[in-house]
Amino acid sequence: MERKETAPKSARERILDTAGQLFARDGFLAVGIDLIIAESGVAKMTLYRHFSSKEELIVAYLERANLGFWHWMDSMLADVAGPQAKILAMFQAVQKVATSPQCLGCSFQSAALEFPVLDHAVHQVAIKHKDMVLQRIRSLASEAGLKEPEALANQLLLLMDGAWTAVRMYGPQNAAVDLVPAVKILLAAHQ
Amino acid sequence: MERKETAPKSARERILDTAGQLFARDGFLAVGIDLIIAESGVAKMTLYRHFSSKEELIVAYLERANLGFWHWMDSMLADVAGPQAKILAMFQAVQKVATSPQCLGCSFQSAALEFPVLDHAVHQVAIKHKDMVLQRIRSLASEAGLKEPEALANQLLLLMDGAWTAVRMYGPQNAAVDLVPAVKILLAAHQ
Amino acid sequence: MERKETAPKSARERILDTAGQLFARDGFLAVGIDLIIAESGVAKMTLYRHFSSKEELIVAYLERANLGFWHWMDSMLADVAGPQAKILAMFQAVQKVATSPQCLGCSFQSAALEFPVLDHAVHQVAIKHKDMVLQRIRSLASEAGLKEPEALANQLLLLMDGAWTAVRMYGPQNAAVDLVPAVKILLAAHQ
Amino acid sequence: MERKETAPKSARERILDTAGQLFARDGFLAVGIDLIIAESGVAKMTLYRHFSSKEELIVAYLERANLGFWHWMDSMLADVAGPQAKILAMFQAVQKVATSPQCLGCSFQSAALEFPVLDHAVHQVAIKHKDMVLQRIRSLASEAGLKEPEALANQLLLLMDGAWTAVRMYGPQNAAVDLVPAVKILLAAHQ
DNA sequence: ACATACGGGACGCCCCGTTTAT
DNA sequence: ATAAACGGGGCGTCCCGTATGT
Repeated sequence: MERKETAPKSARERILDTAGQLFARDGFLAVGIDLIIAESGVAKMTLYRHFSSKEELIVAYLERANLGFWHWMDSMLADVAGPQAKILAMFQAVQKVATSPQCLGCSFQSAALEFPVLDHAVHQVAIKHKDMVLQRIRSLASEAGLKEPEALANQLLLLMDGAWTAVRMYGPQNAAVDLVPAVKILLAAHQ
Repeated sequence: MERKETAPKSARERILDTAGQLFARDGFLAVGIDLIIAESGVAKMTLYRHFSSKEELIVAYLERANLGFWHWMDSMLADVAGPQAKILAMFQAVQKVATSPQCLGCSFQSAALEFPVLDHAVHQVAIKHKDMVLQRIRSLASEAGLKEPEALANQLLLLMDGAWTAVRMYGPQNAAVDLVPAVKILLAAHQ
Repeated sequence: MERKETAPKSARERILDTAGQLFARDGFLAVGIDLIIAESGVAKMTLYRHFSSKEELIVAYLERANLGFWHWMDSMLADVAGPQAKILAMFQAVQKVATSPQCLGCSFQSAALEFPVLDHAVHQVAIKHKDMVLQRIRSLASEAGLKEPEALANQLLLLMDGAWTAVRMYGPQNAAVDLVPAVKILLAAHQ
Repeated sequence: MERKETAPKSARERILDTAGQLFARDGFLAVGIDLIIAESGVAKMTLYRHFSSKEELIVAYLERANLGFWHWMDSMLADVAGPQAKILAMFQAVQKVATSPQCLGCSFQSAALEFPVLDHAVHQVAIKHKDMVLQRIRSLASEAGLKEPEALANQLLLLMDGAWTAVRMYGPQNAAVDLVPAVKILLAAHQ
């Protein structure tokens, strides 16, 4: 290969990376365009050529984060056999992350909280992500022949979002340490 | 007495009321001092004589909200006999609120999310509240002789915060409709 | 008098003073709002509360400059007897200023040049000023019983604006050193 | 030859033509590089290969304009016999242009006004032009044996620049309509 | 207690002149 | 020659906390 080894990321990528880290750490409203520009070493015009507004940047970040989430989750479930085991693996992965020091919670939760109007573009992306999670759990529950798959999925979603909230509230030592047992209990109850 | 009969609330109360509604609806960062004073019909100087900064106002609001929460919760549990029934009643109350149209979620969650630094004064008030909730559930679980009361309390807290998140994410029609059954399952499993 | 001796100028005055100096020295387009507020030690909001836009600030400056011009000119002509002598005194004053080191030319010329569209608000203020000058000369010429007062006024205006241009082009050593003799010749020719 | 018949101008020429029109109409600061390349249909790189900066482009434009001025002026004076008649013809030409609808004033005046620092490269080109005009009038005045040729030349320059200013200030209907009579008077007075 | 102003600073969006990659 | 990138700056808005006036 004759490519440069530093593999210089595109400006768009650099902006999304930087903005993503800042958004995840400090929140969407608390992070200003100027900080993103300064941290990503990019010109203002460059940012605004790629994203016509801050809102659009947030949406782009969330959509990339959604892809990243599913890429990660799919990799977690790839070697797991059986739908019920997949559900369990899903929450084992969540618990592990939610109790690790680098986790900053769920950006989609933050997005929905900071942009509370339901039909706001940012809020809608957050809802879309949560809908996908819910749908995924529901599908697995159905596939596994569990009783009341919809209610079960709802309950598991409550647990997952509770875990994400706990991370943000307490840091790595939080109530999510007891997430997986709760999932097992609910799964057992819906056999 | 020469006081007006309408018992005009003190300026401090009016500020807290107005700020509270705005904070709960739009978030802490999104609501500015100017809006608060405009809505509460109070002079800026008055606000700053009662609260030396916006941060302090937020803390005061949260502490009042915490008192309100426990007042409400205690009234919900007052006529309930037995610790396990109290836990159930607690979550029945939460589910009812979390699926009602006027609910805007949990201000302590919002506070922790918008002020993510753990030792920030605002964040600490949020933690204090959640600690009280957790402690309360734990006490009731112990009192009821349930197994692993700490883990159970953690799991129930996840469910509760998941419910508050769901409100903010979806509005009144959210996954919290299936909250109480999950609580019952977890309670049964910890008998 | 018990007033403070520093007689603190109002923010509006300070802005106009600073902006005026900068505009006169560097031009209207070359001077930015940020420089004006930095130099005048004023908050941006203060500036925008007094002047709703840069354009309006320029207009305000020009209108104040017009008043200043006439205040100065009237003081120059106050003790001069007779209309023709007044014309002469007018140009003597102009020549003196136009060959002095502190003169920066005519702001109305600059305004018309930098805002060339005739019906632009800024351009109109410039025209208004020049019309007043022309009218003044014309009136004096008529009063003095000079022949073809309109043509004479036009010619004298050409000389005056030529002098202002010369200042900006060459600095204090410029063709305006020979302004007054030309005026005398034209006056003589219109006897 | 397979060249297009329209004799396509070189890129450099096209840039200078376009930039010149825009500069003359809107001013040097108000016209941006982007507009120039858009209007001239040239790539940015091309412009910057021919002119290493906007300033250099302005200088090049002014120098070409100076050549154009003298080409035009020489053609106006070619068939005129005698130095004094040449002076008169010069101002007849100026008056005619200055009262015609397509005239936009004097670019050298604009240059000196928008770049007021005397030793700025752009300002210096403007001064050079005006010096040439002054020198030319002075030579003709000397040649014609007129008295005080330097003072006369200064006075005529004031008139000429007053005329250019009047164009920009008022459009085609301006005080320059009475330019030539003033010149005649001054010439007569210096016999 | 109200109303208004103020200094300071951040922010969003945009444009400019210039350079680098392709 | 196309296109993107870059630092720097501009304008107009908003916000926070303070200081007046009165």
